[in-house]
Amino acid sequence: MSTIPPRLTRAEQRERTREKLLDAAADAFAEHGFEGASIDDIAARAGFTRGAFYSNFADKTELLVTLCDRRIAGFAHFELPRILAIPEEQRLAAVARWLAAEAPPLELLLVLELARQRGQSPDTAAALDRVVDRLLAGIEQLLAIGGEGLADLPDAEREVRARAVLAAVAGTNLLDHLGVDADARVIELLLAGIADPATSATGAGSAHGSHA
Amino acid sequence: MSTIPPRLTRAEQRERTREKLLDAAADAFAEHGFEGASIDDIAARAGFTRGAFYSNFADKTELLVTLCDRRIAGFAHFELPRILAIPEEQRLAAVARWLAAEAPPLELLLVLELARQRGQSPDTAAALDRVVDRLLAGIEQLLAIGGEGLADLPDAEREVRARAVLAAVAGTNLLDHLGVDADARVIELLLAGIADPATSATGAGSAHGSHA
Amino acid sequence: MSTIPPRLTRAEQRERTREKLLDAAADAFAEHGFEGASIDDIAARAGFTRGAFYSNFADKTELLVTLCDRRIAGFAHFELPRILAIPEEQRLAAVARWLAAEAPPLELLLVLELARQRGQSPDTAAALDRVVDRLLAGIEQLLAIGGEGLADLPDAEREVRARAVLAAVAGTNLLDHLGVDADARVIELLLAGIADPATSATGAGSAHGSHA
Amino acid sequence: MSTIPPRLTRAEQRERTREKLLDAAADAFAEHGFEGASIDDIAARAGFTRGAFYSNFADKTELLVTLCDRRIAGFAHFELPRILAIPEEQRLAAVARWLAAEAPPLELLLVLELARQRGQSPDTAAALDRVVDRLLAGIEQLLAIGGEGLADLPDAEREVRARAVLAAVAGTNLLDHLGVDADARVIELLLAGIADPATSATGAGSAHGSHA
DNA sequence: GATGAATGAGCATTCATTCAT
DNA sequence: AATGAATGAATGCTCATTCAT
Repeated sequence: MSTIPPRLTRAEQRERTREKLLDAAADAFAEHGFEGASIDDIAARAGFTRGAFYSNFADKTELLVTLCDRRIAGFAHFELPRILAIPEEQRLAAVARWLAAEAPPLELLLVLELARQRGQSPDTAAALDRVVDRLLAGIEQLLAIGGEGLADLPDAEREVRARAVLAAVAGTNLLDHLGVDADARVIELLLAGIADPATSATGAGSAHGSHA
Repeated sequence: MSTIPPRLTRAEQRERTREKLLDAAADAFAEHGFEGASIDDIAARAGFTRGAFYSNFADKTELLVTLCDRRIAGFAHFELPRILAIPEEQRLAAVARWLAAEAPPLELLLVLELARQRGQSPDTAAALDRVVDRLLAGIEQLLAIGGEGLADLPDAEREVRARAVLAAVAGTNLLDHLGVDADARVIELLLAGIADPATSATGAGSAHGSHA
Repeated sequence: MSTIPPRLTRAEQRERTREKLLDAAADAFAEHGFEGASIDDIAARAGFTRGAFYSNFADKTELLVTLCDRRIAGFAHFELPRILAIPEEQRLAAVARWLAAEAPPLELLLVLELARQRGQSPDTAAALDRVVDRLLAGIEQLLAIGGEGLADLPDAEREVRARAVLAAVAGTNLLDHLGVDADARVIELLLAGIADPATSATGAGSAHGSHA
Repeated sequence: MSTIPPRLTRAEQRERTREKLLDAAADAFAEHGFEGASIDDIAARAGFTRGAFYSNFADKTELLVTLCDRRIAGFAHFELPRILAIPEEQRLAAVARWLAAEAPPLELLLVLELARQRGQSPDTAAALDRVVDRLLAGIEQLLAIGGEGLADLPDAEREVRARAVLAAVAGTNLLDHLGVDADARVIELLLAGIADPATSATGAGSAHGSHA
């Protein structure tokens, strides 16, 4: 009836609906897991009915893929540049603070669900690879530009350390879900070895020249 | 009248069935998650039908609880004493090797599933608390007797480090499931800071000055 | 853009589906009892699949509750006024005829099933009370306006007679299910004493002197 | 180990077990219906496990058949002779009292379950016929010897009245299960017409010459 | 685009029944 | 005769998905 042009175009409206559904899904997945979350619940959390969901996503797996993709893109396009822009001497502290944040944009348990659905479709498998690759690449960038001598490490070493950071993030994430407090001190302990260019490569437990 | 006594008594036979079902469940949960794993699949993997399952467990949640309980008991009664018996200078290496093992007895993602089912019943909630408590207590023991000066740390500090170790184990676990290689080198990097009694508490990333 | 309006609105369509399911359920319950009737069977009898059932009722018990409620409402709103409108001298005959009808709207065995499910939920218990109360209230109305001196009976006496009528209806109902013919003559014999205002209260079997 | 002869022979012991199971079944059926009662529950109520059940009955239907048979036999061999032995003038009162008893040996709802299982096997169908026939025959006997002029009624009329009595018993039974009080006064009202040889056969409600 | 009635595959769970003990 | 572990058919129910509105 009204002829007043809508504030939001069709596309914007649609995007807003998608965003609400994705946020709702993230909550539902965190609470019940991918299998345990129902589409009705997700739609209801977003303030819609299941019809809205199917207008925007082909199925639950596509929702998961989209969600993971957006989160990793958010990391690559927003978090990462922001951190890289921080002066070198405060950078590691910033990273630690970011890791300790309540809901970091990298819900790694989400990626775990993606890994479990890997067999569902080629798209899903591709999405998993994409997400993990971008994740590790982003972390490697952080380390490459990171001060304190990390820039001088050989590529292979930096790649290993990126995986270690990912493990630290993942572990922190999991602890949170287990109800165990993963505070700044815990993160600091986990990152200490990784951030020290001198941590030796000669064997476990030898981090500080203990076998001298 | 009586025939030759059977090799296995009824109770033994039953226990063997339970064990098989528990092992099968661990596999199925790792592959599809708690919600995603079907009882039919679990029973079939164990070589039984669903009836055998219900003859041994009240429901799927009880299976999960039992599984977590057994794994943590296995850790406390077998793994922990074994590691503690290792001479001090090889201990950290042994821990690292143990963490890197394919299927360490602490499937922490299992405990995550338990956390998600917490609301199911008081038993489930209690089981979660029990498991997490024993887990942290075991790790603290390890650290207390651990060489390299860790024994001298104040209790509070050791407690924080126990949580950090748990995060390291959890992260390693998750990486494995994500298809990212969490090899000995990664574990070494994660543990380096934790194992160094001197890792300072003054801020993230300050580890590099600790061995000066 | 819009096509010709449908003959039935969505709500009407839904109501029609519910009605069909309720009728099918009445048949299935009469044949196999509440526990013995399967939802698949009920849905199939109504020409639907089980999904339609769960789209309209929360569970089997709610179906039973709804069914009993509708039957008693049908009795109160349709049968009762119809009978009360009949001229006094033909009324008892009409009641008898109604009782003898193949499927009177008061399937009392249905209410028996409700009684057995009483513990299921507060709703179920409330429904049982509601149904029995309305049933007795309706019968009392019948007796109050009934001719032949019943109108002059004290309230307590009329209440007892209402219960006797209910027993007669129930008995007739059960006989039918047992394969024993409960024809008009049987009903007449059962109602004779109840309908006679003079039936004494001094002991069983004393009716024969009442018309002296 | 013990050589002392058992007080009960094997057969007696077996019979005692059967009896306990039958009584337990009667309770369970009354509470949950035939379909709703589980064999485990029945066995447990009797103080046994399901194995004892299967040592004594082929299946649940056979249990029901046996139960109905025993109850009707009990009626024919114990209740009926006892009532027939009562002096004529107190007999109807005795019948009324018997009907009002808490748990008359004729649980007609049990017979209803039998009717529902009729299709199960020829044995079941035969049992149903047997039970209903003996029931009606017993009641006819009561009426035939009954005083107050009933003895002079033609056979066909007595047969109709037997059915009416059965309906009265059934109705009373059902009322009890519905939580409606079916006291002596209710029974008296139901039996009044049946017991009066003069209740006319010309139409409903005409019991007392109302159409004169 | 969104709704919600209906579908139907899938799943947890119950339970009658069997059989080795 | 009784036990209880295991079976497997049956059933209530959930939920992803479709489609007419």
